[in-house]
Amino acid sequence: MTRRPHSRHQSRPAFSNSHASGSRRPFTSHICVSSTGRRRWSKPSSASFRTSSRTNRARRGAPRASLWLNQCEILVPRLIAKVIARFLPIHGRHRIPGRDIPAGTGELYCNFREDDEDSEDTEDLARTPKGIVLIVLSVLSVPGAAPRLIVKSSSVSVTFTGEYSMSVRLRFAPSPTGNVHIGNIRAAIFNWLHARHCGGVFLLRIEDTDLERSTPEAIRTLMEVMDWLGLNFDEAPLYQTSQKLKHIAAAEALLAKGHAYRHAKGGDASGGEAVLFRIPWDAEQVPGVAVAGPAELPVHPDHEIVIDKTGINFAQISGKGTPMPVQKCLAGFKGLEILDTAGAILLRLDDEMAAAVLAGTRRETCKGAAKLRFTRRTITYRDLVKGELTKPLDGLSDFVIVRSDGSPVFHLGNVVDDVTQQITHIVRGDDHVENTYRHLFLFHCLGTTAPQYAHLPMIVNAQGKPYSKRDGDAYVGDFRTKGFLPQALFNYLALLGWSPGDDREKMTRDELVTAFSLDRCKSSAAQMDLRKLTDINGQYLAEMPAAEFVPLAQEWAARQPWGAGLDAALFTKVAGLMQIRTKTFADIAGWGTFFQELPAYDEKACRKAFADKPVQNALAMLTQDLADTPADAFTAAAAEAAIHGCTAACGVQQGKLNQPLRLAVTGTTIGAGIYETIEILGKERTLARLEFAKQFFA
RNA sequence: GUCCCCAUCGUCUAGAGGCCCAGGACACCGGGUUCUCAUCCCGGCGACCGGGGUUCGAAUCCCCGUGGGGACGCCA
Repeated sequence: MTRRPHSRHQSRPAFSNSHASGSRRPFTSHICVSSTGRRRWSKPSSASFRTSSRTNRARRGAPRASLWLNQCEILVPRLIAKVIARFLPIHGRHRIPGRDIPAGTGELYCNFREDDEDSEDTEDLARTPKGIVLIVLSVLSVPGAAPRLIVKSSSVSVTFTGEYSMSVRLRFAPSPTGNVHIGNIRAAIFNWLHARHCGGVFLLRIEDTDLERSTPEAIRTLMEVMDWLGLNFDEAPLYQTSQKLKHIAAAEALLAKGHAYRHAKGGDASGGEAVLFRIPWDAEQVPGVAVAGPAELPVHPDHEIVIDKTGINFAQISGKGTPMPVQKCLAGFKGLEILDTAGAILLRLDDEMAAAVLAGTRRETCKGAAKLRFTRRTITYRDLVKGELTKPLDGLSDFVIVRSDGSPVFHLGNVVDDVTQQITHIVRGDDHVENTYRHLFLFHCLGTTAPQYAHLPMIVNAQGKPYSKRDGDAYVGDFRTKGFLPQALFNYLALLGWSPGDDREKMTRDELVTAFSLDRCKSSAAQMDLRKLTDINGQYLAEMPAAEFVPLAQEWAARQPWGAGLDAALFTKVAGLMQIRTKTFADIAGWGTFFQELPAYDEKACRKAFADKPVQNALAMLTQDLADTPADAFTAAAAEAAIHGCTAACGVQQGKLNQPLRLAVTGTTIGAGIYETIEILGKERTLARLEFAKQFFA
């Protein structure tokens, strides 16, 4: 399949840092891969960054698969990794799920060759933006082992180990309490984009467990908004309340396996017991958990330390030196030794004692402790957006999964539903990062592997603060009522915290899907900018075919005070004139001047514009000329001729007359071409307005 | 308070140690095209949070500050 011998490539040194081992000459091109300097890679055009039909043909015979790079363990220089990450998505649409690949056989993948002057099929090559040519040699699929992708770049041979892109499943899981927030819908968009990019599945889950605040009305609004933005989902929405039995069953299973326990936490008034999930004592079983080493924590001696099945309770020392009690999971304190002020060991928690404590048969207390000494363990996961994130277990506590009234808590429901819906990727706001550590344990104790996580940065308001209830424009529906197009909002929101890496901004939905990748998401908060949204909206509006624009504009016009029973032909003319000037549909409110008997006049501007005597004369003469024009010949051309006549006769430059004229007939200084405006207004209204305007003559 | 995260023009961003005395877009300002307004074109203004370190070389890597944010519920 790969038709060239590769010995040539293998003889090349790794290009990264190739300059360091060689001469000291500064870079003159952006990437230099040849140690001899014979070949250099020029910046490729985007046109060459594409799969050719030839490539597809060549691939046809072999099963195709691609690597889901985000799941890979990257064993190569970062530069190459990035290059491949950028490159692979281009072929996303040709992917077939990895599970269709027969295991146990080596599979040829594709055949991107190196760019070479003497090549006979140059269209076969695939280049990265950095100008590095990749050759994917093969994918090795071996039972019981992670599949491997063998990739050869221009100068270095690399191997990736990872999973194939099994069919990717994402979900948007809002709780239907009130209006959909702009940050939420952005998360929905990113989920959708990633699902579509991977040819995967996008699901909707309605987390309606908060019965008090969830309303059918809110659910309807949610659906409307999703529909408006084109966020179509692939399976019937899952209502979380319908899953309650499953949640409870999961809690029972955890209880049975000792991963959870009942406890009347915090002196519950009703006396009922909640179910708490326990961060597992043998945390090493959980992927991502590692021993960080010995650690020490000062504690306040006045606070008695209590160790029981709910974990450990001790007091940290505040800045003022007062005790600050905290409750932490026992798993955070493996090998715990409690020391007094003199450094003598007051209590040592060995595995045997821990087992008894966790079983609930033993409870330890300790007074006068000054220091906790223990083996710190941490849990780490690789966030697709934020990179590696780590949390020490001693910062974690056991948490409630079923309330004392028997209802499941968010953490449980959310995780169980993700298992039910076979979610592979969770894309959500970064206010959930802390939850992720807990959920990782839950997934494991529920007997499944956790999905991939991607935490998106927040969107903040114009003050740089998180959106709050006071921010009127934080709701998606508001953008609709403010006259924004769904595709413009979609486009703009996609650009908030993400960019394609080049200068493109106005992108179609398809372009966004193709270009999208989670690893290009930023990890810092983004501020919403209405002006930019407005600009993008204006671009969409301007490029819209008239046949599409007019009916939409008509809907908006109909809501105006002057909007009843508008003449369709007249409206189409006005729309034709105004479309390019329209930034949002809300601007249509200003079209009233074309449909009203008399518009509102900007009196101040009028007085100023009409101050000149020659202008007044010209306007008067023009009024007369237009009055003499037959109504059936009252065209833009006629208006133009009349205006020219007056300017010549009165010695007023046309540039000096147009603005006063516009004010006289429309009442404002902004608007469409004056000739067309006069034609659209018609003889009667034009004359009436010119008469009316005379009152502003000084 | 504890833990975690983040930091480039006013705003959204590009940036993966030399393509960068930092590029694009919005906004703003000026000029041109146009009968006016708008569009369009050209130009201008405008940023690497601070301090150390590593390096021949730092926006980029490391450390310390500072600032901002998040999480610490029988909310989701």
